[in-house]
Amino acid sequence: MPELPEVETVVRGLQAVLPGRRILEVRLGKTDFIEDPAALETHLPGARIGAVKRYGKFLLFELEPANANDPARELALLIHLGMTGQLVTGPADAHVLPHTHVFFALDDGKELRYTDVRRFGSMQLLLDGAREKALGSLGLDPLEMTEEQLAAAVHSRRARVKALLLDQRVLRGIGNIYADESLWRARIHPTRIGANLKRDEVHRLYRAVRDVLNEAIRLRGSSVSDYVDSEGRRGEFQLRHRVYQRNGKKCFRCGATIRRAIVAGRSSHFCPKCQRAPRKGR
DNA sequence: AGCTCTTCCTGAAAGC
DNA sequence: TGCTTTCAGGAAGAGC
Repeated sequence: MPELPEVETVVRGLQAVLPGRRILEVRLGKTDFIEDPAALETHLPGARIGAVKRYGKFLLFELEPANANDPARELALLIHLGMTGQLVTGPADAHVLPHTHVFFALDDGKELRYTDVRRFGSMQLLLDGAREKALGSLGLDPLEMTEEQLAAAVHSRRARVKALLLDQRVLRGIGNIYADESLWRARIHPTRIGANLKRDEVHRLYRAVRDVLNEAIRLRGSSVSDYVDSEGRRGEFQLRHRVYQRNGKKCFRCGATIRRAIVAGRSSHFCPKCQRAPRKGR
């Protein structure tokens, strides 16, 4: 699943090839994951791609409108890869993968394609004032936040820490894999209440989140199912997972058996010995 | 406020 | 062997 490290890897790959390119043509397959398909066909042909950025798990392409006649001054394309979304560039005559639903023909003869088996992703053209509405509710960037900001966010909430890590309004970019891996590294049980975390636990969590994400970026993300980077290559961080999908196996730290439980509606993997469960009740 | 359940979607894996 | 059921999950919405 594309989370922050996977999206960051895709963004870095696209930054190397997209800025400066002009979109010549847009072809669409299934469009139920696109907010306004007609808007893409209206505004994108002729537009030039500027910066490629990441906001949490979103990719944002800054665009220069095709010409002065386009009433939109500010134009950007916002993409979320959902669970199985892929953005890959390559020759226009390359073999087309099944479930490829968007083709962007570029002015260098190449093509940028969006493939998404489950179509849990989304695509939206942001005109003028729409950016704040689309991105304004996102929380802290885990790689840019300070420890004090994390402490304030966690200590003000009585939700379980796993739910907080997954909540994009608290931290932007973390999903199930990196939530579990971070909590294991910080030795914090997923059902612990945010407000109850001790100062040194927040410190460990801060370090764990950043270390896990940075290491995952270094290994170009986790390819558990469909994830590939912008050149179609799989990542390697799945080889370094310590708890995710390792239930029944031995904890790398203490040897206890990794367990799985549903927390915050998500399967959660943890070491029952390293990550002590909070006492039940009030 | 925060929890659980449901919906979207498809393919892999487990069950029979 | 082959068909059916279950599961995975990011995000949003409903209901409690």
